[in-house]
Amino acid sequence: MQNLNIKDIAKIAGVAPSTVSRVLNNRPDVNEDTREKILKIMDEYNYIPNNSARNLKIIESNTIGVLVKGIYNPFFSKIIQSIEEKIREKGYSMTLNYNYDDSNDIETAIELIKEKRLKGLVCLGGNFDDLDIEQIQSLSTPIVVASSNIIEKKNRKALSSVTIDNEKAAFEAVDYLCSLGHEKIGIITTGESDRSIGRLRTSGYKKALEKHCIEFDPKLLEIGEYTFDSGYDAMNKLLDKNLGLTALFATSDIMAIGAAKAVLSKGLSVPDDISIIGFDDIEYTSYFHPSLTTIKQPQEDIGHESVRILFEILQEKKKHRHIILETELVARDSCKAIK
Amino acid sequence: MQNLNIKDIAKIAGVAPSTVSRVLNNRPDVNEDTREKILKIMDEYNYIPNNSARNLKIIESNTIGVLVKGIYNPFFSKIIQSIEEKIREKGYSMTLNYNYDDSNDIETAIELIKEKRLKGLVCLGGNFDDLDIEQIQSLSTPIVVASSNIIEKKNRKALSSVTIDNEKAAFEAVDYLCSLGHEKIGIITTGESDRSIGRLRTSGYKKALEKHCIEFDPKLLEIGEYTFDSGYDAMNKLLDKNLGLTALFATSDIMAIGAAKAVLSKGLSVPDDISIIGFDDIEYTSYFHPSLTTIKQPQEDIGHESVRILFEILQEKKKHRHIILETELVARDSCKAIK
DNA sequence: CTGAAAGCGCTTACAG
DNA sequence: CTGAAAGCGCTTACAG
Repeated sequence: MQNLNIKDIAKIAGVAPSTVSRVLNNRPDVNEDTREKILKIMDEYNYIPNNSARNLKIIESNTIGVLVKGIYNPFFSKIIQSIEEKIREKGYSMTLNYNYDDSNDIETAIELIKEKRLKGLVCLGGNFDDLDIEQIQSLSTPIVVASSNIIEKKNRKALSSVTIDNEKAAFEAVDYLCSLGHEKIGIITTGESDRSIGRLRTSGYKKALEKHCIEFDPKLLEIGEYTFDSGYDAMNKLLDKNLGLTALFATSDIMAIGAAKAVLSKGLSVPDDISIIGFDDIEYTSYFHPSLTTIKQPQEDIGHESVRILFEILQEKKKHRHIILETELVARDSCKAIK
Repeated sequence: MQNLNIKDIAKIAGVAPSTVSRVLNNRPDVNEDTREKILKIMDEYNYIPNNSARNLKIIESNTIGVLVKGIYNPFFSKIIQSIEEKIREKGYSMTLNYNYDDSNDIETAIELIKEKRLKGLVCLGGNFDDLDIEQIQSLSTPIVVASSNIIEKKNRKALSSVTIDNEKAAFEAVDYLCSLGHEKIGIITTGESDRSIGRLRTSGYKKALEKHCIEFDPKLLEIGEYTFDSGYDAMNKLLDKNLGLTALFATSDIMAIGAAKAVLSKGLSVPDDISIIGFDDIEYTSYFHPSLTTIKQPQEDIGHESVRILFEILQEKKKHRHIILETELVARDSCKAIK
């Protein structure tokens, strides 16, 4: 009863292992009676094939991998759904893997490709700037990176990417706040560890201020991380400085919600006292009260486009591409014109 | 350059594959010079070992698997963290896998155990009532199920579980509402697909009403699923019935937030017009405004206890156990006494 | 400290 | 439609 393998099943059924393998893989060239008999035995003995053995032997699979950076990120969840949708539509199957924060993304990616003989891989987030181009190319398995920038020029021909223009989107957010008459605009952004995204969004903030002839005041900037309470704490710090803040740009919705809660908890109003704009458009923003104004990243498109590019490379032998999707300012109830 | 394997590396280094394997596995019995040379070659050629081959050959690993039901559930995220913490503390490593909603949980669990030669597995959610005890036992890899009930008596000796008393916890939530003077108490609960949890929580609701001599009115019950908008929609339906509702029990925080948003969107107040109590105590609830009163599931304890039991079985050869953890009503700002 | 050999559980041409 | 044989890329006793 213990850990039967394909040989055991074959013996019990009185056939060769190869025949068992054929029914396992739904091959058409098996006699129906034989198939039924083997199926029945498998069921009766609770036979479960060993995937490692299968992966080892297989030349290529029909599966596309998805490698997600960070164990818990509501922003990625809708992207994953749209990726899965598209992969199924193409008749492939998907395998979802998570990647710890401290792991080397490109190495994990290659490991996964080799282990599961993937046809292609889409990575959500992660750092793909430090890589060996030849290694990637010799793999001949296309990788597309969604929602992370590939900065290194030379790497851009070895990978594809689907991103947004972070600086421009942040610019729009802050420009919107300025156009509403705000001048004392705080920012909660992510710090050092965030290699590019936080920096780009902060830069967009500064450029928008510049456009409106508002001088950047470092006291209005607080560093947070991707959590509610870092947004909450940062907002309290900002408020305690008594700088006459009337608006806030948070570089992620999660932090924006924490910040909004800090404002509301002090008995102040959003947006009457402080206007807040977030970034991402995760589902929670529309259920928060007041509903948060934010920069919508086209989560569904990011997923769909990533898969589309992957299949272009796979099936039409196209080259790696880098596309930038449009964001959109979604005006809800957390921002208000002043004066 | 393409897909080097251990033999290639061995050839390049002028050693036997077994020696390469030894350095790969950090075995002490390798000459330092040899080790360095091989390491350098691996690095230079970007050698990445194939895990399938490794898993196939290995007798047993030092890794504990975690199998999570459903791709995105904020309730599980803190549990996962606490599981990981505990596993690391024990000196084991963890592998995290997600399971689609429509998959057979026990089958996926066994597949995973076999494929990765796991030492143990903890499952978060899922249905483990329909299983072959002998199969599980012959596996001799302990499985502990967290946050799902094992109902079938006979299965309870083949698996461990860590749960809460759903009926009692729901009873307390509604009893609290009653003690605040509420009589017209709506409920948004999960439907058919939810095999046990929704039913138990609904039953707790009914028992609390009974205790307070309030007759159960089916018009006050709406079915939702585990999403914001189903909570939102269900609350609107309830409100539109004009039943004089003064309070609501939602069987998950996600639905409670959706419901609260529906109330607030109508210009009504939580808790002045409608009191709301949720279930789970996910992080969102304290950042919603007003902060939501809810039933706290001890997420950290669920994780820690699951791993503790697993290691008791693994290292002390103890038997499978079923423990029920205490929940706690966390009174925040969404409930109010009336009259 | 190192190598040769067997084998983990499958799949895949090949032959019949 | 079915079987015998080779081999995927590793690890692990065993021998030296």
